Amino acid sequence: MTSAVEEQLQSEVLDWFSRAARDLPWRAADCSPWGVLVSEIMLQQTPVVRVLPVWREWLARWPSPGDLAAESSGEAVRAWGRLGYPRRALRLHAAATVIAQDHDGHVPRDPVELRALPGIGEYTAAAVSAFAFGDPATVVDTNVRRVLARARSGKALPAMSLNRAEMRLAHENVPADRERAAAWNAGVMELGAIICKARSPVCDVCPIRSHCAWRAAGYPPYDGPPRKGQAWDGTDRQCRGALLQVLRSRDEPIPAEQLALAWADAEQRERCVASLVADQLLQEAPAGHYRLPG
DNA sequence: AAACCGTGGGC
DNA sequence: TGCCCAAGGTT
Repeated sequence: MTSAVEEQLQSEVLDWFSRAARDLPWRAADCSPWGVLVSEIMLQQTPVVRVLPVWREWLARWPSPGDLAAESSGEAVRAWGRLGYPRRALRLHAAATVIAQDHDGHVPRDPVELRALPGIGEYTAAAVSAFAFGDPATVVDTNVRRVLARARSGKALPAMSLNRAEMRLAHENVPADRERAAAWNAGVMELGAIICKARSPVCDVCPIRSHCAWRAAGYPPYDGPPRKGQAWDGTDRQCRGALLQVLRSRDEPIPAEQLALAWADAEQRERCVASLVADQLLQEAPAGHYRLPG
């Protein structure tokens, strides 16, 4: 059931989105579902500006799931470059393989089938459903959560983890009309990305400022539990990143001694090499060499 | 279910 | 400068 307030909110977001939407290649009318899927995986925890050049390279090189599936997973990891979280490249390659083998090379439209693909969780399944096929899914990412927390709940930031009340609120706010639902999903995300930002929101130009509960309450600060930032210096993640960067830089297998140049601490280095092998991001080669997976 | 998994830019 | 955050998923 859509209330009058919700309809007003929807119209304001839709009107704003029709004017202010960024011209992103995965939003082009001729972008394939595969192109949308690749963008969604790349955009997980990764800013748009960093994704753009890599996405273009991937779509030019592998225009269909079958094209990527025909490559080695190592090539996917190499082409992932410095986007971060390289297991995404591995899972995207695995998803392409499943799509090629079990879905006749076509990205599935059913959210349940999407959700079953490696690397695709609730958000990405809904996003592909909505953005690739125009289906009326409920897309809830960090942007949507923040916009709803502010506009509808009057809070500076959403809870630490997505809960049922939030999902219900998000679902209630999706327009019933199919076309409006698709535009709403894209529009709320866009609003969160470029207006209702986490750090410095630009409320002065927000299209829904007159309906924002957070604004009405006088912008109360975040009052939830402290958010613990992730450590970085000296962590296994930093070590793994340094090791993989060396592996990406050359086609040939790399001797273990060269990996030692990338990370001095032998114990941590060996632990991380082992974890990269276990993750199938790394492969042992003859004579104490290592390479990206073939 | 808390912890882990990369990377770089903005403030 | 250091800290926070970016279209999350998996275990």
